[in-house]
Formats: sequence, C-alpha cells, structure tokens
Amino acid sequence: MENTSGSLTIGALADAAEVNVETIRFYQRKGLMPEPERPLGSIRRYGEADLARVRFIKAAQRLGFSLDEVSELLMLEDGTHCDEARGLAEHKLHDVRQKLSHLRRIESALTELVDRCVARRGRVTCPLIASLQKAE
Amino acid sequence: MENTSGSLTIGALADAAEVNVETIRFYQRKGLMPEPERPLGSIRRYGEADLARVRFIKAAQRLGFSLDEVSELLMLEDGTHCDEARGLAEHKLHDVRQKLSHLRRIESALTELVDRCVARRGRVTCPLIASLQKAE
DNA sequence: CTTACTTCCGTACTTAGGTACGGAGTCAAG
DNA sequence: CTTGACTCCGTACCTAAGTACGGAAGTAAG
Repeated sequence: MENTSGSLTIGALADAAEVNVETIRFYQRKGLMPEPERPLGSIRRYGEADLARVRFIKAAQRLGFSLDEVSELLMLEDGTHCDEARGLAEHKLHDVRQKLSHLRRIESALTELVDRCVARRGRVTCPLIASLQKAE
Repeated sequence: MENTSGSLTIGALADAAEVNVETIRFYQRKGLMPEPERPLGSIRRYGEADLARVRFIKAAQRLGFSLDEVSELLMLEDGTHCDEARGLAEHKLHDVRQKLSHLRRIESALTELVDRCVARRGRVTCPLIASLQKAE
C-alpha cells in the first residue's frame, strides 16, 4: 500500500519539499521523521510518504505550531483523533490571540508616541525619549 | 549635577530595577550600560542614573525594541534628535503591523479549522489533520 | 575575627529552529 | 576508472536575551 521506499535521495527530497538538506536531517534527529533503512554500503532513499511528512510539518509550522507541537499533531496523523487535534488547535488559537492582544497594545502605544513626535512643535525634548525616561 | 556615583551595589540596583544581577552585567558587556569605576580593592557602586538607564532599556523592550535597537535609542537620550527617534519608532511600528497581519491570518485559519472540527459530523477524517495533509 | 552573604570575572549553558563544516564514503557520467 | 557531485555523520555554530556556575575577593554583622 504505502510506497515508503521511493526513489528520492535526501537532496531530491529536500528540493521537492523546498527545505534544506540539513533541515531533513535535523527533523530526523528530532524524531519528527523516520530515517529510512540504509541498504548496506549504499545511501538512503525516500518516498512520497516522506515528502508528505515534511510538507505536513511545514504546513503546521505556518499555523504557528512549534516542532514539539508538530510532533503531537503527527501522532494524530490518522485523522481519527479529531478531538485531540482540535484541542491542540484551540490551545494554539489561544496563544495567537494573546500575542495579538500584546502586539495591539504595543501598536497603539507606538502610534501614539509617533503622533506626539509629529505633533511636537518647538518642544525641546522628544516625547518618545521622554516617555522612555519617565519613571514607571 | 548628576549623581552618578551613588550608593547602590549591583544587587541593590538589580532589585530596584526588578531585574537579575546577571542582566545588569549582561547589559554592561553589551555596552548598554557603563561599568562604574571600581575603587581600588573595593566593589562598584551605582547611582540613580544607572537605575534610570535600566528602566529606559526595559521600557523600550516593552515597546518591542530589541537590545540593538535600544542601543540606538540610548544614543538619542538627550531628546534633541526627535526625528531619528521617531524614525526608529515608525520602523518598529511597521514591524509590529506586519507581525499583526501575519498573526491575524493564522488566527483566521485556525478559527476556521477549529470550527470545521466542531462541525464535523460523522466524517471519518479530522478536517484539521486533513488540511495539514493535503498537498500545498 | 569569623561567618555568611555579595561581588567580581570569565566561561558555559539555555531555547528554537535550524545552518555550516569537514572528512570519509558513494554514485553517476564520461 | 577517474572526476565531481552528493551522502553520511558528528559536531560546532548561529541569533536573542539572558541564566548559571565556580572560585577568589570584598563586606557586613555579631
């Protein structure tokens, strides 16, 4: 069924997945990817399943998951543990929303400071610098 | 005028600024803080100016500035270079807005996936996992 | 004056996600 | 059958912002 033992060298796999060869090897060391058997005195070959796995990892990273979290997602790869997967996603969503609110606070503080710098007319000290200097 | 040579030991300074002693030393190595002279055979003493400087650094960090950027801000400490300071803030604001839009895209993707997992009725495969598996 | 806490100083370690290096072995083309 | 590219493997390096460690020296309290 699964054509795991394909015809790709590690370089071809890396090219196909648009990652560095070293990245593949790094994922193997991390346990995110299996290392295919090495035929005696020869080099390893990779298949479609390996390519799919690298793409899975990269897709999960684009959603903000760390490699440790990707490991957990990979354990649910068969699709039959939707509740767990959803739990991970909800947790990540929570993280993302916290980061968003943190960044929004920074955005509004910076916006206000920039505005005050623009509006500064003849004032001696820069409002931005002054704001960093004032205690607490 | 400036009471630089105060009475604080590094530990007292760190406590007052609510940072670790090692953090002070780290800032000194980075050139963000001066190292006060060490009276022969004695320990260094710190003053209000040093405390103000640590607080400046921490305030700038809260606005999202990296330590390298804080160095630049510190060079404008006298408040007479408002345009440069504003430039740094505008640049940072741009960074922050990029991060925000990136996170908002992630938020909406995750929200949709979680919703699809919730709405999944009897479907065998988890929509989240399926989404990570589907090519590109 | 001793004891216990700090300071000093250099160096190494931490996290996350890789990237780079170097020597030895393998593979494919000419 | 040689040459050049690629693989293998372990290890070191990278960024950022610190944190930890350990021995020697200073300091404060009793």
